[in-house]
Amino acid sequence: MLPPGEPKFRRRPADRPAEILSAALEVFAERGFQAARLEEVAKRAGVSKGALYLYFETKADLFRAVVTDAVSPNLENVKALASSPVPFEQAVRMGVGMLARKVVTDRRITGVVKLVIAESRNHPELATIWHETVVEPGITLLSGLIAAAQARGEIRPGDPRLYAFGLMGPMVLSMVWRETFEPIGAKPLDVPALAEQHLDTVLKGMRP
Amino acid sequence: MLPPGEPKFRRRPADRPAEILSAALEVFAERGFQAARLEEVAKRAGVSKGALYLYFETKADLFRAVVTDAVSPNLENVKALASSPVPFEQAVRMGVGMLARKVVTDRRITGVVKLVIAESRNHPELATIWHETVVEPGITLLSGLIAAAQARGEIRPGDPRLYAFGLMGPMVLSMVWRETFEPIGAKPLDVPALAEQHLDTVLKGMRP
DNA sequence: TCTTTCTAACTGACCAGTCAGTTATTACTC
DNA sequence: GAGTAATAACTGACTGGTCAGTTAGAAAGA
Repeated sequence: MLPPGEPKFRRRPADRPAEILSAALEVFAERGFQAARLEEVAKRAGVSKGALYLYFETKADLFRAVVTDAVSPNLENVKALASSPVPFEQAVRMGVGMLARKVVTDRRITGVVKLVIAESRNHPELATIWHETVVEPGITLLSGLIAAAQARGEIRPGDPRLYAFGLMGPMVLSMVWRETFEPIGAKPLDVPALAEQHLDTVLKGMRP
Repeated sequence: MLPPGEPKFRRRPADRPAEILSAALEVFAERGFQAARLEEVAKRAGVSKGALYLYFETKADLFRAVVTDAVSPNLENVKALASSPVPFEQAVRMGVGMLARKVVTDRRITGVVKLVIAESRNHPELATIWHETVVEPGITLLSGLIAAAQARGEIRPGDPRLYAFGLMGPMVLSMVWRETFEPIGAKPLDVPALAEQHLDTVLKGMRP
């Protein structure tokens, strides 16, 4: 009955949490928190449902781990950008360009962002984590750069924070587009091209 | 036991569907489709759970009705804008301004938009409806105006569709901000101010 | 051997959907 | 216009399926 060459299951406690998190991210991103089935997560991770409970206490606990785990790479990006001493326009182009090429096109990230939006009422602590670690530092960094450039006379007057929202908006729209409308057959969106054209337009519009 | 002055229930079949849809919109927007409880919808609509089934066949049917019902006012806005023969810049300012003042600040609409994003995998037909009736017509209208203005030499070369995304992006970001981050105590966003500054910047940047 | 990791069958709470019975409203009668 | 039958609107207790979380014991390793 059982092919004896293939072990019925492998014991790899060191790899399990990451494998489970990866499978859980897929299922949560596809279904949302409530509709996601732990049996499905276990299947994709190659374990039984019971094994999940060796590593995570509850479904909500696993969900929190998935979302908080996905914060860190973005946090790295913000930090890296903050510590690179380049002129204003170059820094903004680097930041938005990175968003377009690395973040918006990465389903694992857009999926989590969608989850944070969708479940912000049921799991506000996750929205708080993303806000405090990624969103607010990112906006603060960007609007700081803008304010400094304004002080040097390189940019027109105007609320730096609103300028930051104006720059980032189309990247958020791109995430929504890829998650919501491309799967149902909408015209695909060329995100790097959008980023480039938008940067050209807005940076020109921001000049005195 | 029962205060005889207050009738145990009122019969108002004509008003019921609208009352149920209104209550359902609230609950679905707060909890999402799966986590929403029909008992809670019934309670807020002032009826029993059984009464819901006199007007809607299933929970999914009620959900579809909520989301499709919320399309129509937006559809009206797009149509009204399409048929007003005003010059390019004025039309764009009217459109984005209307979004900022009427759409982004209306919880009933931002709530439904959030639902469409969140449930697009489980209920793709709703994403399709919104895409076909509101999103694609809106983008087509806007990029058509831009292309015409380019033909008259009023606007620099560039993909009109990407210009449209660049204009609308911050309004989508605003919806996300209000739905996701303001409830957890993030700095409130002055959406009309954002719309105005962004329009000033982008329209300036789009000029030849 | 004993411990750790894992499975598979199980349990119990929850909730969408049902339905037998109740109440309000309308229609009809005298 | 008072009484009464017929109908439409509504209630709330109930049911059956689903699924998060549990557990007894098997498999792997030391």
